[in-house]
Amino acid sequence: MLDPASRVRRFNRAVTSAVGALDSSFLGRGRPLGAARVLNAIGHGRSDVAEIRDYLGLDSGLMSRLLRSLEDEGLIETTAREDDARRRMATLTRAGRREFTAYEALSNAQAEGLLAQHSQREALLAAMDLIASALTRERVTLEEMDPRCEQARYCLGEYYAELGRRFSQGFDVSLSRGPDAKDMRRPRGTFLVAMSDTLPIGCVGLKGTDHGYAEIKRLWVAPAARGLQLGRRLMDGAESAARELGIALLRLDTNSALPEAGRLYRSTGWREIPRFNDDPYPDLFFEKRL
Amino acid sequence: MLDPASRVRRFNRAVTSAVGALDSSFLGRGRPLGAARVLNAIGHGRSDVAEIRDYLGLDSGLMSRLLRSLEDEGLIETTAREDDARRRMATLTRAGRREFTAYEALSNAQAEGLLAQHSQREALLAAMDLIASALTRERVTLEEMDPRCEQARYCLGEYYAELGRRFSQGFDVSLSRGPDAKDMRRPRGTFLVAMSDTLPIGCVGLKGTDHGYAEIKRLWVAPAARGLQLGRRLMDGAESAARELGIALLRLDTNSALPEAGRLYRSTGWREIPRFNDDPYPDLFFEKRL
DNA sequence: CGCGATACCTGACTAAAGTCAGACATCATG
DNA sequence: CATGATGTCTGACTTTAGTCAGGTATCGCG
Repeated sequence: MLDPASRVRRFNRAVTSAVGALDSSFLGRGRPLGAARVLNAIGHGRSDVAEIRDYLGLDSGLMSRLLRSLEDEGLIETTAREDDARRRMATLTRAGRREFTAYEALSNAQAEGLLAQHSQREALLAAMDLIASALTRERVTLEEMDPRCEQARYCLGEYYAELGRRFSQGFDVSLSRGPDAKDMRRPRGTFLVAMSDTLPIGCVGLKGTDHGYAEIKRLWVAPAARGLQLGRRLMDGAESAARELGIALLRLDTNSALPEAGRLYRSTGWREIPRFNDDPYPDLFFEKRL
Repeated sequence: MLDPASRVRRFNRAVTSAVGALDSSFLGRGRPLGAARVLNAIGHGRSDVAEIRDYLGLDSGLMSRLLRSLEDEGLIETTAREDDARRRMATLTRAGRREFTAYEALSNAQAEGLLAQHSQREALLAAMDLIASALTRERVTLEEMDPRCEQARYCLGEYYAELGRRFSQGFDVSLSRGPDAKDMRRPRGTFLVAMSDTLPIGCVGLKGTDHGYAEIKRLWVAPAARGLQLGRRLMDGAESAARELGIALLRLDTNSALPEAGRLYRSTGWREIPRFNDDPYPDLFFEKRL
């Protein structure tokens, strides 16, 4: 009654019926699921027809018919793209936006309803994050972003909060050598965010310096995404970027209160070196030649 | 990017495609999904046709046709029930059992494959248990069982393990007043197990005594099922059983290291009383008149 | 400009799932 | 034993999703 496979299968059964309930709530608006999915994809900002078709995995004939039916309902308009008149763009009309909003409300109500049943909301949400990250693992993308953008700032906030919990003396950003945002932008460096669907679940910064090396900073992986080798992927991404930028030597500092980080560095060709800065927080220093 | 509804919806999206993959793996055996689901329901021990129809939510016409197609394939046999010839029973033939086994293998392989991706198996499984319990909350049933049966023993084992973790001095069953199994069977008492799908997720014992009262023993709720008010449901069930058995006074002992239990008792009409036994573990004693 | 490639559309088709009304045998009850 | 209720079956039908083979307009390139 306890073997892992049957636990997974119990989860599958539970979730199948819950997801089925969501689907059928979408049917309540008198439109088949296929059309509703296309409408929602457009509402969520996808406008290129080929992109939607690809995202939803639809045949081009079927896609065309679904677009036609939405058009007949007066919910969308399609126009040829200016730069290539073969391709088409779909946009919501006023009525389409109303309908999309109604679907959003349904979806949110369904989500809230699911949460309302449970008194330990946060535990349930954390479990969902964990599972979503595990299931979408192969669809996690690394994206170069400005270190000041919303997603990057979210990651950094979580990172600092985690250091605060893990360091016995806490963590105060202002005491640490905060890397300047422009040092983590091309061409001096870069900043990578790991995105799972629309949620940032990890980040790493490559910070250019004037000392003949670049530094790896702010490596963070969301608790829900640990165990997926994401730290390794982020480090690989940062190293590739460094090579592209013609950087030959990398350094980083870390703390022995973060043993999993130390293990990662040691197992991927980093070599411990003496202290190379006077930041009060780190007590371990590494270097890697590319 | 962090509001609860969008976290739930991200989970939904992630899980929809994973569940879709399971479904399509079932299509690999050249049979439509509907027929495969019926075959699997029969394989899992459901034989009454009306029960299967109800479980799978099928129309009786459709159900009949699916049974016919499985029969034509030589996978099942249907017979009229002896006690009511209108109702029909379906059983697997030898070929049907082979086919069912193949589906089971597919299902297990799919489950294992999902787990294999993740290095923190136990965390992933715990998250799945939590979600499955939350989603199937309204389908949790309380069942009277023999305290010696497999499900009951599993619950008790988990219960003792938890006490061992929660009590600073640990917990040794042999030092505690182990209630005799026959005191927790009708007509002296009873033993209730909360079942979610096929997994036991909680229990409570009603133990008859010769002192003019009965005792509540072994109240346990699986960690994955906490926050669902299951403790309250179990206690309600035990009290109803006590009333049926003509028991007018209930007592229980507990420990202040289990504060959630104490809160539950106080909020449901239990009154603290002086120590009424010499068990070394409890330090709190309650009574409730029915 | 001509030509193959590309993006989308249309028509014809199929499979699966499901609905509904009525037929038929059996059951419980007065 | 007549009667209405129940469980199953059958035939006729619909909806949805999806496939496939052309058809048409447009694009990039020699």
